[in-house]
Amino acid sequence: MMPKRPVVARVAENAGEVCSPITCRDCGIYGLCREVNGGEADLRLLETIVRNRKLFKRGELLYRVGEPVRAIYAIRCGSAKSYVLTNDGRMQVTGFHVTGELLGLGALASDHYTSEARVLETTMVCEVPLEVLEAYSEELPSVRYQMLKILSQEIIDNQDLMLLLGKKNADERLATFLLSFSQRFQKRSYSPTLFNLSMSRSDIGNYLGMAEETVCRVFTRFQEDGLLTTARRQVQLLDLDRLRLISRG
Amino acid sequence: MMPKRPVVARVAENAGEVCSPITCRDCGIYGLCREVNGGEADLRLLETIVRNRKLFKRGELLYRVGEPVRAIYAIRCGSAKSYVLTNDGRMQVTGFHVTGELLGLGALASDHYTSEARVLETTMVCEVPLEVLEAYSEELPSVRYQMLKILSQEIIDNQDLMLLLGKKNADERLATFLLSFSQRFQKRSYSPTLFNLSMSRSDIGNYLGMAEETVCRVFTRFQEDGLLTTARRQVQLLDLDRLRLISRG
DNA sequence: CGGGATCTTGAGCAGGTTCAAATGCTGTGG
DNA sequence: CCACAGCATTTGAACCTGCTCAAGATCCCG
Repeated sequence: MMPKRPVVARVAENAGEVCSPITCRDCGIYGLCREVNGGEADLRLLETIVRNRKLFKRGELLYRVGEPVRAIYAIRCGSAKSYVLTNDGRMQVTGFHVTGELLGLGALASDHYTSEARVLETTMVCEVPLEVLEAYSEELPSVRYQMLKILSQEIIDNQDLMLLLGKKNADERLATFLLSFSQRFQKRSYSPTLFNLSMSRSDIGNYLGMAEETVCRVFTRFQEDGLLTTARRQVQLLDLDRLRLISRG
Repeated sequence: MMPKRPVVARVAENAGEVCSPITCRDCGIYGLCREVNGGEADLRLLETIVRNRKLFKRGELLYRVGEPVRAIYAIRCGSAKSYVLTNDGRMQVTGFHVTGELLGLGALASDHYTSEARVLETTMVCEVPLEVLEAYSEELPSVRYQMLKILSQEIIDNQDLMLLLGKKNADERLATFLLSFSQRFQKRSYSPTLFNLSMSRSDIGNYLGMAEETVCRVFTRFQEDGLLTTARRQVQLLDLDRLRLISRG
């Protein structure tokens, strides 16, 4: 057994307890509003959107299966999971969403949600009503293009997850998972090696298609091998290269 | 052991050896061209598309990873599989596509393909160049809407597959797989209970995240239980209700 | 400070994989 | 038209990864 590690010290809060007022720069909506050629965002759209904020408490639903699709959501700060259900109640988590990411776009062209989204902690979201989005997309080709782009990206992400679920073993799965968060935090200018996972081991296991206990065991083994340290949901990655090697693309 | 069953007699060829000339009605492109309110298809678009036909022989690639995205494809007759790859060469089949279905739309907004598509038998496809699609989508809101709809549907299908890969056991997987084909053939007016699977056991196993041998064993067991009969790639479903029960949504 | 939730660890089990080999199609060339 | 090569499918048997069940440790929140 390894000796107990000291609890990781104060951490740059990647989720942030307080939402900064209107810096929408790091919000997924910004990308949606941006001109294709890297120009400025459409400010009217940004304004409309930023006004429409809502606060959700841990465990609350953004939307549920069967509900009519009324809006898409951008996470200003906090996090959420989305998932689908079998008709006998089993759940498959299909994605986690952190500060700055969009969700609900997959259902865009459906009348009713086929998946659900639930907030993992106290979370501030911008809600963009479908009418608003449609109006702007009608008017602005760049918004249309961004929407396609985002849907396309969601399909690519899903393909990666299918590859993971169908072909990877437990070690590869967890390594892939950790590196994905590392990259996403880095993209938003948070630390790529020291972060807070807001979801439970059980949610991680569900997402990765393995039992909660297996997630724990792999975490422990990774820790013994010097790949990372954990303290509850706090993770510090120590050897990104070796993790990449393990994850096998 | 069960006694050997007589080979399933002549079967309504669901793939069809000969492509009928220009009945584009049952082609995925038709849906793309159709007005939202159930009106008529845009005939200019249909014409443009139908002219652009290509024949592929078993095993040939429609597109490969890394290649620039130039077109989307509609299968006029035949079938294809699409799949993604790990960087160490493992493959995950992400979908099968039969007569009348579209493929390549997931990559729409990417510069380069992140997946590959390979034809499973001699297959006739209509190739729709991106410029054409873009031009029409620019002009016709209904085409835009249909494109979103199709992408959306792909995301929903992928979610179903993730649920299957993450949470279902071997029996549930194969039952789900068979029912999916049953429905898709029915939608195209082929028999929902007697059809030809154009892919190998190995491809099925890959798609469902299980070994080729396990696919065989489950087929055998289903046959012993009177759920279906098989003769090579010919399948006859005998008890749809029980299959549905097994598949567990 | 107490109780419920979450996380961790252990032990035994099982579904599905792997390896190996037999059987049976299919289509190709003589 | 037949034989043969090569591939796909099927079946058997041993094995192994990850699961289940159970219990203890730790944390967090009121």
